[in-house]
Amino acid sequence: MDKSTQAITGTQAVNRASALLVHVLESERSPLLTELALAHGLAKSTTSRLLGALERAGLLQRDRDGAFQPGPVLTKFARTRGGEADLAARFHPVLERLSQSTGETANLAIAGHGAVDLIDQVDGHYLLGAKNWVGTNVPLHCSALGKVLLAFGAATMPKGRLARRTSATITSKGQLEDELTLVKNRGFASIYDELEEGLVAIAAPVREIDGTVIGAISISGPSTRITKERIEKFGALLIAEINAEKPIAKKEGAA
Amino acid sequence: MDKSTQAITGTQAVNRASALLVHVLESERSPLLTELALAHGLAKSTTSRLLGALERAGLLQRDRDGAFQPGPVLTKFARTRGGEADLAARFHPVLERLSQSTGETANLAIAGHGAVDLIDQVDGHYLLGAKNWVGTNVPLHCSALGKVLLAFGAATMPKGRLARRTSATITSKGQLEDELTLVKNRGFASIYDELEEGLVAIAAPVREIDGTVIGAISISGPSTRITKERIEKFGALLIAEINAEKPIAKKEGAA
DNA sequence: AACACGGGTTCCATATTGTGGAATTTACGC
DNA sequence: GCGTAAATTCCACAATATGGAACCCGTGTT
Repeated sequence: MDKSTQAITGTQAVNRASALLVHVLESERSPLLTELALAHGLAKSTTSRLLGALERAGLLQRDRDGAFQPGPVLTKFARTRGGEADLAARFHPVLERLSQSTGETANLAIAGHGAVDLIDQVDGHYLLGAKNWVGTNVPLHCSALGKVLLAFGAATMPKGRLARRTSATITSKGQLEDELTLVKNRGFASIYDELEEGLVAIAAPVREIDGTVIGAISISGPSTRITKERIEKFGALLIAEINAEKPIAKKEGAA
Repeated sequence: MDKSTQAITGTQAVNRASALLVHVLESERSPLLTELALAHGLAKSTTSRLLGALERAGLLQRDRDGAFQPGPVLTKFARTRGGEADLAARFHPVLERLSQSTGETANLAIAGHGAVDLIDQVDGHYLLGAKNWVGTNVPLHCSALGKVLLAFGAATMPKGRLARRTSATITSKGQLEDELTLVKNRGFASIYDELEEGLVAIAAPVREIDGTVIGAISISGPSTRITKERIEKFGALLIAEINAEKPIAKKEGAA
């Protein structure tokens, strides 16, 4: 068909198959074969063969009506490697490095139901500050992790009132909005006394390669060690360390 | 290479690419290109091209060392379609049909942390019995759903003592093991007064196409309506209805 | 029943497309 | 600097994917 469209490549059988697979993965409704053939400008015969191959590989499967869904390999992948476990595995080294270089406690979190879900932690070498938060739910509005998740759209603004935890807690939605804008600009968030007296935390986003924020990593400790001046520094450190883990960026993706 | 091995097919470019993709998805450690080439008996050049195509499609990505990981399309898929939401969507129609034909309440559940996580429910048309359990955590050992999850390896035997809920509750691990064997043989589980006086429930497994049990569906109601004699019938009905939703089975998969 | 229809698969001759060896580049380690 | 190992690019060859037509099957229509 078009040879100008694809331009760069020399592989096209796989391109087409991949496009079909992606199509299925990204559409809500399970598409029929004809639908796919039409959408991609392919002959029904070709489409049938390609989809057949994907199906044999376990990447696709058909429901009763012959419509295509993600296959067992992918659903299994989603079940096992999808959630927290894999994220934790991937970023544990980052937590290690952070706690090593700062001596403070490092945490990894994702957005939970109207709260922050702590899913991994590496304690620093100080005695003070080493409480295990994993499993705990921390509020969104008065934790550094929560602010990051809110600011970058990984969590949605809580509905009710913002609970006051200390005198420094931000309890007005307007003020919180302002704070979030600030966070977005700086690229990291911090709390100072807002969750608990004397507790300081700095957090930065963990991004998918396409930019989507899927979690956050924080460093936290007592205000006696983490002074206001060091916050900027820790923010930069967080961003750098998280970045060091990110996969290589690609220049071009298909539609 | 071998033409006898693949035999059945006429597509082979996509087969190879798919095999590579599956390999990456199923291995813990991110494999290098050379590794993959070797493992699949392909020339490095070919492997490079194939992987390149998959990468362009967003199905794979490379980490710092050039090792291959699941790409953004797949991680996004895992995050969004991985968990409960998708399962619930897929099996909601089954719950509808069950509650329609029996008049009783139907539930969908998955294994949670040492308990049963209820994730969807459709109420029957009776007034008695319609309590919304979604969000609730039900114990593994004295619910029909829990027994199914335990019997088919979707949940692991609870560690502590088995809490007594009624005089009928199974509280000995040995007895529970026996019950689970029975469940495995019958293909469904039931409780009669074991969770609450007068409450009867029957549950059957929801399987992935490869046979893995990923959840369970139950029907429950008062013992005044669901008599002991009807339990068998309901078990069969459950299995049939769940099966009706399952994707078409395939005869052959590749290594 | 017979029939038309939409969706899917199989067949087959054609040449486009993928293939693997060798050459080339890039990245490390010493 | 050179040596090694991993990955990419090149290229001539033919094996492999391609799409039109024919065929199949389940459904709804008269």
